[in-house]
Amino acid sequence: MTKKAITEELREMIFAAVRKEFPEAEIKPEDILLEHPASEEHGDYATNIALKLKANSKWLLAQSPLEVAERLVNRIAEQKDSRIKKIETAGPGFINFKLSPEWQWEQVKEIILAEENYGKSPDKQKKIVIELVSPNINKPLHVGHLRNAALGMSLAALYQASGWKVVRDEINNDRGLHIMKAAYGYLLYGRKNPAKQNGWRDLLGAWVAQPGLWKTPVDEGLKPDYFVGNYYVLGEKFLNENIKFAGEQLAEMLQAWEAEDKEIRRLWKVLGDWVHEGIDQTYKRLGVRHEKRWYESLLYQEGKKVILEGLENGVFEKLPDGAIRANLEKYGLPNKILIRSDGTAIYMTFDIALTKHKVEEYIADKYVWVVGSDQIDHFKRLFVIFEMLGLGKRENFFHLAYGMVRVPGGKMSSRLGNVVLADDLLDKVKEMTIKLMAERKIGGELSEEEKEKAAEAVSIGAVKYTILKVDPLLNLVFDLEKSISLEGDSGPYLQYAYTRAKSVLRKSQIPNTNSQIPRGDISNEEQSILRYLYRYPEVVEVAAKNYNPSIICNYLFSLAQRFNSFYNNQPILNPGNESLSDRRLQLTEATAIILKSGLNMLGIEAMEKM
RNA sequence: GCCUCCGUAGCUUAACGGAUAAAGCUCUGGUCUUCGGAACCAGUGAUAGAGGUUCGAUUCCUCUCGGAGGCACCA
Repeated sequence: MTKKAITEELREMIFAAVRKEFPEAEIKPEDILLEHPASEEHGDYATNIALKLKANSKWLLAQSPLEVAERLVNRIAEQKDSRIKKIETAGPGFINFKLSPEWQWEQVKEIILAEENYGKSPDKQKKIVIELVSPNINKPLHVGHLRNAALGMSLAALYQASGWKVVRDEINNDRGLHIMKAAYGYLLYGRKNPAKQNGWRDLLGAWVAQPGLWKTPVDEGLKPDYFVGNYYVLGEKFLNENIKFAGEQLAEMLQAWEAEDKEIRRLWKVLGDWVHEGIDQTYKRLGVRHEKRWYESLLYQEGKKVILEGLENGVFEKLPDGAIRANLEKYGLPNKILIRSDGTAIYMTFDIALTKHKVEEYIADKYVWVVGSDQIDHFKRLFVIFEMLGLGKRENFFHLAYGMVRVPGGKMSSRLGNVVLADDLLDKVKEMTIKLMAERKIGGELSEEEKEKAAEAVSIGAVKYTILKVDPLLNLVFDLEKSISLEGDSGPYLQYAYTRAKSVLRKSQIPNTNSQIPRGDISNEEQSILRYLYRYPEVVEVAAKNYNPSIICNYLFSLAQRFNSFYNNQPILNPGNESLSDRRLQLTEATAIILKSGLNMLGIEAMEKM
């Protein structure tokens, strides 16, 4: 797709018309808003430029917006363009464009020729680094991570399609008290034959001498991250019941870990490997990939140097007790301590170091962090401090904040035991799917293996779509029965529309894309698909620019609705006329291509059979 | 106390300051001698409240009410 987008050309035509008719106007082509009118009788594109000009220009006092619009329409019409069938003014002063059906049919042919490349922009010579998921290495992923993964991977796909080079990265939170809790829990409760002692050093010594005395994920038949997660919960519980004793034990453990004590590091490694193994299985299921993994354990001590340099350069201030602080008042943000009075670093210090590594290793045009909305202020301050240090520009950093995921009871917490784990949710939805398939006798001609694959793809599609179709910032309540839909505005609805289209195409001759597309009376159903297909590239572009996959969801659902309506009311294979069948098959094929491509943007599989 | 985000139909959501506020679920009724019924068609039903800016406000501003998150020398 090296050709200019139709929107860009329309914008230029309108801009030229404004320059000619109203030389005094101070506008740029980007100021011209083009939209698809909600009502089809208002054409394919509309602009409110006449209303805007009228509102912003004193010298237009004597004219009504409609008169302004009419003068512009005449100017636009002078630039004869065969792609536009009709330009007219309407309502208070809109200018509506109706595209020619010939041009729209040409787009159908282009879609079929380009196949999966349709909607993809040429290389923009730009790079984006997207941080996503970033798990704690002491327990399995929960539904919050699921939202993170779905958003992050979709964003990556959207930017890739928009011509950007994409680097996905994650930070593994693999050190700290939460990790020690899992380790302590394992030492205390993971033993095959319970021991009497509960001092961490004795237990650890026994484990090092004979690790075989302790259970493994294989012994328990558990996914390894679930296995470790259980001990984390037990460790936390023990801590709550023995605050003083266990608190001291954990503090000692952490100190030993930081002192690189060989024994504790060995246990840490074993447990960490198990969690990674389990999380990687979930990643695979969800299609999550990273090009770069950072480890907090390797970088956590860095950052102090940068802060001290900042202090020397007068960027930060030293408090009477010795703590170092960033004064953020002029940015309208609360001040932030960066180094404690005892000289130790805090999380922000580490995050600055990590970000420095990131921008040094990956020189990019944009850096995005997919992290929950509870961290909004953290990132605001991180970006400002980073800029204060002269390490980067704020406008190149973006925190894609997503709302909290909660369960009907309220906020999820391991303490309340109401955490919904990612794999558990997917498994439950899969059960629902399998039940539905059996009840409705769907997929009768599929083998057991194919049915299983379809159920997995459908349940993942259902969950991802549920997450992605709403604005990222909104909080999400996950109620299994209510939230996850397999019908209507849902992932499976889109997958099904694709499968049906492919099924029809399989039963036909392959449409001859080189032939002239037969014209004649075009039904309303065909028309409504036709005037939707060519919009796909601009939808991808807009969704990427706004960091918002829900724009893709809305578009695809609308397209699938139109296709289903067409499918139900118009015979495709046997309309009683061969050339009519050809035309409808081409429309079907173009729709299938776009549905598949769009589903890919959402990380949802489109299947030939389901 | 201070800051940020969110309040649209019974429920879950759409609508870049614009044209008749759009869907899905639910409920009610209908569609199949055809290409896959996870489908299609129809009906009921909404901008939290009060002001303001604007030719025009779900959208912007102010206040009130309701919900969520943040504001540590926590991570």
